[in-house]
Amino acid sequence: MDFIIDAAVKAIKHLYQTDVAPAAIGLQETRKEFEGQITIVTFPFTKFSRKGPEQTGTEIGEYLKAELKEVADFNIVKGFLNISLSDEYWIGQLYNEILPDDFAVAKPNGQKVMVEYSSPNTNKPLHLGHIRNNLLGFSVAQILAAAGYDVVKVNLVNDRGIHICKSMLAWQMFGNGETPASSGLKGDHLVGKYYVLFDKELKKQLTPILERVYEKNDLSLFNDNQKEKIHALLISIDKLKAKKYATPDTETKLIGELTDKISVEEDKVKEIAKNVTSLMVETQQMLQKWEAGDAEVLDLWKTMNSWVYAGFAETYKQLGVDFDKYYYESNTYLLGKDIIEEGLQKSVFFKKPDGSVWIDLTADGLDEKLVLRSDGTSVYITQDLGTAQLKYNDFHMDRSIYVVGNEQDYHFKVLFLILHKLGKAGANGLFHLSYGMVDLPSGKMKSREGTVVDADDLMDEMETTAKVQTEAMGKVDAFSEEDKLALYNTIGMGALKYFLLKVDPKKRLLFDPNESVDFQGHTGPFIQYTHARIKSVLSRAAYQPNKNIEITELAGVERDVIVLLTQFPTVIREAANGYSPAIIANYVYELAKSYNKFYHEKSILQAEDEVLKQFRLQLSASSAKVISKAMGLLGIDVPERM
RNA sequence: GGUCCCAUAGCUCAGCUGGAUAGAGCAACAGAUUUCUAAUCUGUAGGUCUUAGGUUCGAAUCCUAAUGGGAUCACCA
Repeated sequence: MDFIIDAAVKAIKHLYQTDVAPAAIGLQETRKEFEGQITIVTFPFTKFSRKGPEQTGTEIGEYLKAELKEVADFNIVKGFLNISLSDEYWIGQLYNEILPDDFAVAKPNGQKVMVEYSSPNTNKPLHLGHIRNNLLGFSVAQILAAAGYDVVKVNLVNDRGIHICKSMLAWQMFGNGETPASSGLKGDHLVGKYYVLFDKELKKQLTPILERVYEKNDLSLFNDNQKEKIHALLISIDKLKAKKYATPDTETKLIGELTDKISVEEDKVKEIAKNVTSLMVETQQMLQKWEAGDAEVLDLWKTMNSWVYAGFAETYKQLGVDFDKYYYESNTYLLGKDIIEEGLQKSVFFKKPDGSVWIDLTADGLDEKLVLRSDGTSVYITQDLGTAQLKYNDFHMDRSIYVVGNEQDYHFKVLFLILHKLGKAGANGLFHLSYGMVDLPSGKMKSREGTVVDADDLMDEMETTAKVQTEAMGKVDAFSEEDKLALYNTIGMGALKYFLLKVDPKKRLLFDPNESVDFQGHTGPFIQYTHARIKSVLSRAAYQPNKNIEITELAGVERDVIVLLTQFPTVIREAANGYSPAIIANYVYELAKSYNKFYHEKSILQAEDEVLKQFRLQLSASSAKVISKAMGLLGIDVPERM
């Protein structure tokens, strides 16, 4: 549409002797209720035309109509200049732009971008939240590739730490040598089972300790530091409770707030008390052994991790996501200390008397942040500084996207700020693709309370639902068993993926497991169905792509589809710039809807003549191609039949 | 308490860098198939765009504040 903008700039120069920047010409799609396809808002130009918006619009419109052969007509409604481009123009777009194989294939832009996503812990299976992460990451990578970037997909696996030791210890204590083979459980689920078991046992041990604290005021199990903290917490709790009981019942809001505060303080007591359970003490010892390279512990760790990886591989395959490179925290957790040294020399960091290293970010509106413990060991951000450097050294990417949930917004703000202050290469290309949590009707998912929606279970359920729905329609009776299974998978996953990706990433998402994801309306299967429908017509007509057809006039519904098709490259660019699969999802829905309307109003196989029939077949084939491509950017397959 | 994010139809969501009478889907109701796949299409009904100010010719959109919801503020990751 640049040619219209250029012409409009010329028009204003010619008519009003004023230079305006091309960006000042606000082109927008004409609303459905008006005639035309492109609209220019004329209000901004009345300043130098010194005429009313209607007259200004008329003058510009007349200029454009005279100068551009593509402009067939125009009309003015208030300050809006609605331009109708000629059918010849739109038909030309279909033949010259959309139909060729390189439509919407961006030229490589020479930029390399890394997308890091998934980043699982190896102590439990993936859940619904991970699904959102994986689908987002994969889709964003596809979109960036389609926009011309050289994309590297990376998975940073959190394969070490206290949480893995919990699973390991529980397995040692209660596992009796159980393996995925002996139990028939998927590896990640087996390890997750022991993680849950650990927590259960921990709770058992915790109860008597807490009783001693609260009922007998006995703090003898704790060291001095812990005693001090607990003591302070107990006082705080007592105060809050006194305040709560003194509050009249009518003040429900205040009582609620106090109750929340009390439970926060009680949780802190719990956290401290956990550390003196024999279970936690043993877990800590195990972690120390792991870090010291104890052969037996390392062996167990390797074995259990291998179970988990086998399980993850299956889940990833079912999700349809993949990675170009894996990083493991067991290899990277010691990194970053040289960066701390560098930062100290550059005076970006400072050392406290106890030896701990900090950065003061108060001038940037943040807090002081610890970057290295007083005992010289790494914290989370130390590692992340190190891995950021490692990844950059490996790939020298221009941009780096971290797909991580919004609970880590603060962490990434700090991380990026530090890398900036250190003047690190690539620091300007860092971006945290922060997405909202997936909530259940009951609230937040909590693995400890068993309210997580397991990824594997959910995908199976989706497939089953797809099966039930499809069979009820009786359309697949002629399918082979194999084709049926493939179709159920395509539809079930399509419904799930579309459901999760059509929403703006930063918004939190409500997922109701009881109300299975819809298959009608604004859904993946709706779009898949449109594709299958087109393919069916094409195969009936034995359609072959062929040369230009002599056609001069378009029906409204045909033009609408072409207009949408021409927007695809722009939509890809927008989605890439905003890192938003939702933009693609909403676009392809509009396209499918527009096609279905055309399909209903115009017969293809029974078209008035052969030329028109061929034209409509070409329009249909183009629509199918774009639908398939757009869905591919979301990681969703489209079936040939359904 | 500080900081960040979110708030649009009963429900789930669109609404791009300010522009026309705020749009879809689901749910409800009424229709369309002797014709290419009815997982479709057409129509009816449903709104104080959380509230109050401000900027502007013009605000769902930008600014400020309030309210509600969420996240975060560990020598955890």
